[in-house]
Amino acid sequence: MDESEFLAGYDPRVYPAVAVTVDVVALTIRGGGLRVLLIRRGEQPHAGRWALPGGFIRPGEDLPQAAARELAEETGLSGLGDRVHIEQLASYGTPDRDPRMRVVSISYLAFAPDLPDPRAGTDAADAAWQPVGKLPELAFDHDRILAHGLERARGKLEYTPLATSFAGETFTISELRGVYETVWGVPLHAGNFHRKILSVPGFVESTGETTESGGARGGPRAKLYRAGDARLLHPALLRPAREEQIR
Amino acid sequence: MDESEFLAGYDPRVYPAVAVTVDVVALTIRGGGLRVLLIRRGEQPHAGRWALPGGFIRPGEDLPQAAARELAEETGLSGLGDRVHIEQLASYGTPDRDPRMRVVSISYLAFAPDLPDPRAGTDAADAAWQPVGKLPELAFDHDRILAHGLERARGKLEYTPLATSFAGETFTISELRGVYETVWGVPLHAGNFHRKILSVPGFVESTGETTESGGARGGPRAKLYRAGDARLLHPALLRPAREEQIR
DNA sequence: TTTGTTATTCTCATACTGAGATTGTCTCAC
DNA sequence: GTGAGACAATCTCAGTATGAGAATAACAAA
Repeated sequence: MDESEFLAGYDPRVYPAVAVTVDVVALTIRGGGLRVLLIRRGEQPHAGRWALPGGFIRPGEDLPQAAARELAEETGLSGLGDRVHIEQLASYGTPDRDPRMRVVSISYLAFAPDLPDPRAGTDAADAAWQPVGKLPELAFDHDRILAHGLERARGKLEYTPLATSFAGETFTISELRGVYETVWGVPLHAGNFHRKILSVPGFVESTGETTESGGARGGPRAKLYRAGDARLLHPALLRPAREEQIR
Repeated sequence: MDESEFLAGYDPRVYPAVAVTVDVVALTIRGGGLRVLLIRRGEQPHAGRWALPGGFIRPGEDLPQAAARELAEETGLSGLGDRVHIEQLASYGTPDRDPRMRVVSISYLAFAPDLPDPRAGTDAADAAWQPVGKLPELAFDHDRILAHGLERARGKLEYTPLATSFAGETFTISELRGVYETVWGVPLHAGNFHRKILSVPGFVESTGETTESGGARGGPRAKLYRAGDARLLHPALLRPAREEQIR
């Protein structure tokens, strides 16, 4: 049965309605760690549990638009458009993923620099940037969605300049290294990282400026860079190979 | 507004229904070129136009299950499970992508070895493996979905052993090189490719056999291999860098 | 038998990576 | 102030990977 035939014979009374939502995995780096934007549910099911921000798509609203709206609503911040990178992650539609009805969720992945604390939306009990890692179990299948988002983020850092989305307008090579170390969860060789970043065409460009002072615990002033015009890193910046991933 | 709150107040008479479909980009290599499985629509809209196989998800049916079902129905073949790799591609939900109603489509990408000709399903006017490239304009936004699938396929060949999904149970290094050349659309250096394939752990394993005879136009018998147990290629097999992709 | 094709293996120059060391600037504690 | 430690930036060197070309040998077809 193809799409047109189904729709021609579709009777909403025969097939139960399907709800479509967007859920957003918004990641940032804060307090030295990777954090995800979560809201605490105020109502059943899973009342009191933390969940990814998300909600029903509205008529006439495109999917990325719905994701951006949910993110803006939940952070209580507007005008994020040019500071936050957002992309589609995956869709989840297991029949019983929501106990009330059939819900298909399109998830989006967002990379944000350190933003102000979110204000809980009108409906959520709370909202916060929570450190990933020792998180409580999330509502619905949001654990799985978050895990998927984290893995995607780790991979994207390898071959795209998205790490700069976690940094401010200008940044030092060390700060950029901190992004990689935080997201990948591994320490990197400072010298080799420095060489690599500067050798990839279009990754970063120099501002000609340096930091105002040295690091908190010493060291010279670092040169400042801004994101370059590359959309792909070539050659890519590969994570240390993990044998268990390969087989 | 979060998911639960919306759903609690959701009234189907206020918001128009959303239909959820799956569409499948099934790729194979045939006649020396890359081909995609298309069906010809028998009904309006876009009657007579070629489109990706797909259809409405059924109650109680998971998304990958729906995609596999549609693929099996449209090819008229069963028991493809172990020969066809299938994975989620992306979702499309632009409000007016279907003129009749709001339709959100979850697309899936399938990699198949050379299969028998498809039989048109009960509803489609025709079904065929069509060479990608000089295709007519497809129905709906299926051009965009196909383009996305092709790009994903090209990328996946770099860091996963999926090329073996286009080959038979056993294959020669040259056949595998043919897969890469066909999907990437570039000629590869035979010697370097050979060295690379054998040096990536777990990509292929020898069967100890050779082909029955040399190639059609001469050459020695080639050793036969089967897919190995690697899930990721390390180091990856990178396409020749295309400058325009980077910026 | 000869010619051309192809599988497989080598060679060699270049590029990239991981590990470690060096140099010089800066902050902090004393 | 002075000394100790931290850190940015650069360099060295060995090991590994890649691109280009060539050599060798097995086979099909004329």
